Amino acid sequence: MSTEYDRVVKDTPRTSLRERTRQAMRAEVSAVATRLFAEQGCDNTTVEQIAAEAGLSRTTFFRYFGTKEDVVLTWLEDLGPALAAAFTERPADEHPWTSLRRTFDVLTAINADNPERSLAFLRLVGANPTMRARHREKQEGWESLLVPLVAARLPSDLPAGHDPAPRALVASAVACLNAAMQAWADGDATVSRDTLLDRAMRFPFT
Amino acid sequence: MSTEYDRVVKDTPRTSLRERTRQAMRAEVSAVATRLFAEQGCDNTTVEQIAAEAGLSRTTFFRYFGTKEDVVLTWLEDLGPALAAAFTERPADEHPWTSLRRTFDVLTAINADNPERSLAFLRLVGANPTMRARHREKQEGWESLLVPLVAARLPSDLPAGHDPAPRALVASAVACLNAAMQAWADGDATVSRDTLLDRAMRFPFT
DNA sequence: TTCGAAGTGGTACTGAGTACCAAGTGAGCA
DNA sequence: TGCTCACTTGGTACTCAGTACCACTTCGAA
Repeated sequence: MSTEYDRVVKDTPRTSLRERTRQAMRAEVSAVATRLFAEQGCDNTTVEQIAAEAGLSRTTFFRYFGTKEDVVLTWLEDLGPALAAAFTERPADEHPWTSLRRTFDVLTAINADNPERSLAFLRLVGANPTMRARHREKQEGWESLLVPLVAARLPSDLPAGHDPAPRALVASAVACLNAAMQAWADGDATVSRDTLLDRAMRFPFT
Repeated sequence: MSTEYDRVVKDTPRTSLRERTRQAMRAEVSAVATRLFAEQGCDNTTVEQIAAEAGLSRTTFFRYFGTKEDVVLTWLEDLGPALAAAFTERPADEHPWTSLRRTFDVLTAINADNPERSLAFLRLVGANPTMRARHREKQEGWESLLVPLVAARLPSDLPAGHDPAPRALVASAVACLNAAMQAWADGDATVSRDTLLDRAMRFPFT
């Protein structure tokens, strides 16, 4: 008789193994697709082609990635929780805007670790409207995680969830982040990511 | 011999007539589609169905609207130039953030004129990720018109177009606008659109 | 009346994404 | 070694958005 206990005990190690191979597969397919997108454009690349080059079937491709764009966007997929964690570690009496600025250090650190990949990412997202739209959807997910944390720090006389201020604050911060990243990708690297982000987020206080 | 002069003189009145019928057709199809979307959801409504109910063919539908979502988003399609015009009319020594807040009065006025339609619009955009993505694309168009105007008012020591601040400012303002509109659509109308927008855009100065 | 430009509908196509089914694979067990 | 079962994979077929092309109609101008 199979019990919940059995399932957990026996499956946990196996699932973990499978998960590792799954992640490896995702990484490889993602690399192939990113190269193809950069070479010939997202719109001129079909899922069929990606699957063929990566050595799997179209069907299996869609088991790994929900959409064609996800194959690139998977990179920053689980950034939301990381950002939320970084935010909660900021001092409670710090201005939320400053905390958000420091929270984004997580992202700039990732970018600094893989400058070439992050540049390729930004160029792809910047060049393709569909890609940018999907990226914005992911970012809305980040925002939803941050909004309640900001709301807890922002006093309001409106009932919880009815004050637009927390969402406005978070969404604005992300908008500044995007403006800075775009400027960095478009620029000639004479100005650092951090400086650009500082400039983008400085405006409310000037 | 047909000259450029002939073409302009002769075509202008006819184009204007055609344009009027075209606008009427667009309005009617848009109304039908909006009703269907509200009744059964965007994803459960096919272009075929919209075309059938509106009395035109699928082919012609796509001659009027580039995408299925455009049939709803056409409402605010030409808002960008109106916003840009409103911004330029603000005093040059006013803080750009304040000017942007006042620029959005154009939008709240439109909403006040058609409260039921704007509410339907906001609910549709809020409920459907694809719709929201397309709407954001349109808004990026607005932003592109406003960015140079803001940049002209914002002193910068960086070469033109390389400073992320103007885009950050404009994109943040639009983000605040969206947060306020969402809060208004979600709320019980006890707080006015203008008050919500004020609260959403007040944060940088608090 | 004729001509030409523009609008319309039909057909066929590509490509993303989904549903379903059959075959392969691999670990655990007798 | 052979069996079983869960999981993965690939193939086929489908829906639907969006595009391209073609034939037909319409309507204003000469």
